[in-house]
Amino acid sequence: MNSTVDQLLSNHFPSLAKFPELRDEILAISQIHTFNAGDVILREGQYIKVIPLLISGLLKVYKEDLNGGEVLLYYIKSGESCVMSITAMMKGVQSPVKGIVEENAEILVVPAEAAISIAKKYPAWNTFMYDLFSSKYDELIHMITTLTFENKDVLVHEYLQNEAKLKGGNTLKITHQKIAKDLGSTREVVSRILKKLEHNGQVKLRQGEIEVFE
Amino acid sequence: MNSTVDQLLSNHFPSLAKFPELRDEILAISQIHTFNAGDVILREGQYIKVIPLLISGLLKVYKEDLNGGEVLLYYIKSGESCVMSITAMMKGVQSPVKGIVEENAEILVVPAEAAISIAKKYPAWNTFMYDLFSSKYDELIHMITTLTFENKDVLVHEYLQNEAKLKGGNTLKITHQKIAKDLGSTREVVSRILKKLEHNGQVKLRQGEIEVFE
DNA sequence: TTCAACTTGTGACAAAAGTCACTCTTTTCT
DNA sequence: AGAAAAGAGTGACTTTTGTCACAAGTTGAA
Repeated sequence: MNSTVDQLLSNHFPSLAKFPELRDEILAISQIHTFNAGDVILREGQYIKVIPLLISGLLKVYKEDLNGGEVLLYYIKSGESCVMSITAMMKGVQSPVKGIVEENAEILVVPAEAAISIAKKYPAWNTFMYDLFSSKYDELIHMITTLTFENKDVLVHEYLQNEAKLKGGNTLKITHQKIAKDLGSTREVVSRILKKLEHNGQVKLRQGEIEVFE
Repeated sequence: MNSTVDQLLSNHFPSLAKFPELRDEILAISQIHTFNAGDVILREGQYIKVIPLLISGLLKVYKEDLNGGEVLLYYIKSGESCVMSITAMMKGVQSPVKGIVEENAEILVVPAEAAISIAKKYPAWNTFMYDLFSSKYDELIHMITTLTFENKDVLVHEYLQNEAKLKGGNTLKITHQKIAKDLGSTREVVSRILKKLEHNGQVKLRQGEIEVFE
């Protein structure tokens, strides 16, 4: 059983698993949990008790707005963890974001205190985190430039391309309403943009699904 | 001379300076440099050779757009460092952002290789970085929610409030053009928004300066 | 199969933001 | 002082985005 977890860690977190002591310590204190699509695994305002290492599946991280809206900030995919959980935990503050399971997920769950002591002992853990922080900064900054310099059609197009890449398939089962919610816009606007993208040959629309090209 | 640097480190980076070995190591390998307002201390595409610890002054970090535009991402103030430099350095990639001196600055400059070895040896260094990363994530996420859910007048108002706070004075010497450039907008739009804010009693406009209330 | 719920389309309009053209004011330099 | 440069104001117009209202297509469960 533990050898299975060992396998999973080696396969999905090689940069952590290649250090035997670090690997053993993680294995000793962590557990695999499984979650289903739709599960909210982290709420805004909640204190961080565990650090998730995502083995399989897909998570989405949102920031909520006062007026009931929310924006998709970034995804967490296999081999990643949640940067906002890490930083909120290290500071002992409440989570400023919400985490939702997008595709059924297996998560290696590391208790917060253990993660803190691991961070102090193993440089490889910190290196892993710096890498992760870096890629999420890049994503957030890219989002800011898109919001600042591009029209919504670019935002929608990039969203669809991301979804296609992360879900491993060019045909997305998704509604216009869901896209609008993830982007903090409205259904009508998204519908019209999608029509435009279809006109440009960038997507093909069908009932309840969208095929993304290129 | 070195005792002066010691003082500066203790005063502005207490969380690093309180560990004698770490403090001594930083002092041994770093140097104080001074820069003037307007100096570009980091360009996009440049490799990171040093990590800056800001003693005094103020920096602005921008992301450039293809079409000549740029957006202000965040400030670096006394007691902080540049998160994008850290992460780009750890990964050995080029800087994705530009750093400009906004107010004459004294910077304690730590060579990149030294910073890497320090990160491996001293948990306090990483703790400091995690805290810094956390606050910059918060700022970027706040910017994304503002761009997504608010009109530009909120963006402009928050910009002015930030400037006032960071520059320690409610009267800003700044042109409408400069605000527009920092926000990736245009002069006319900003001028009109400022008029509106003045109408609402949130600012007072004068030639070449803006007084920010509340 | 039939109805209800969900999803999408669309016209008409309003609000927000950007663009263009031009004026006027203030500052700075000689 | 006088001219040039920089900064700011503003009307008119376009594009983009959001809002409202309602029609129509699709799907799934009773």
